[in-house]
Amino acid sequence: MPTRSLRSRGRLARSFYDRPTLEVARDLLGKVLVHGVGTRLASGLIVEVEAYIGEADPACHASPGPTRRNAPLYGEPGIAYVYLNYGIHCLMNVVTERAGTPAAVLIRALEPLEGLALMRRRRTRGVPDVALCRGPGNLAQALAITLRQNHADLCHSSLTVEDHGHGIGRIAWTPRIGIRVGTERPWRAYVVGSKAVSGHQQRAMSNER
DNA sequence: AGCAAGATTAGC
DNA sequence: CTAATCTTGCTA
Repeated sequence: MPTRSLRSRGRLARSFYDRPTLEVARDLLGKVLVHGVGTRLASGLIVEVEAYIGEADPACHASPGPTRRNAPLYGEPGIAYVYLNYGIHCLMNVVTERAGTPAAVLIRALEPLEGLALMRRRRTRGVPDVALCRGPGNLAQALAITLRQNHADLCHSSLTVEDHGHGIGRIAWTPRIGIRVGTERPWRAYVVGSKAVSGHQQRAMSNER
């Protein structure tokens, strides 16, 4: 079968990312994160995200002000911010808001859609399919997202987010997890009921929106 | 130059 | 519950 063009697959435009971060975070749920082309393509439905907003957010990497490391956060909306965590895991963020305003959305979990065989090969042997992209480090490994993808333009590269018209159910908002500061802000959002969501779902603070 | 800390994960 | 593993940013 012929390869569909990137455009026909529903790639999100830059204007999608150039909005308030919490709106982008909410609207990313139900979209599809894609990396690679042809036989190397893997993708999954986004079901869990976290927002990191501005230098005033103590958990945001921009909190110390501009540095070499967090430069992507200050860049154009729609680029990727990928960094190495604990020396082991690559975590992928989508940069939001206008250049100069540091903010991003961390992608935390996907429901695998395409490239299942690739993902199984890249992840630890024996992982159930539903857990292939559960957790930010795991999904990066499944989609082969590494530091090489840092600063990649989601609007013009093989790493991108697409709208495939998937419908989702209720969205729940909770405090972000895995951080030691900024835990009071309810900036984690996930699709209620998705088996691919990481962490504990029962800490929801509100489930409307 | 040296060091502590970190948006995690897999395996005891 | 803890080791693994390494880049960054801060201090000397």
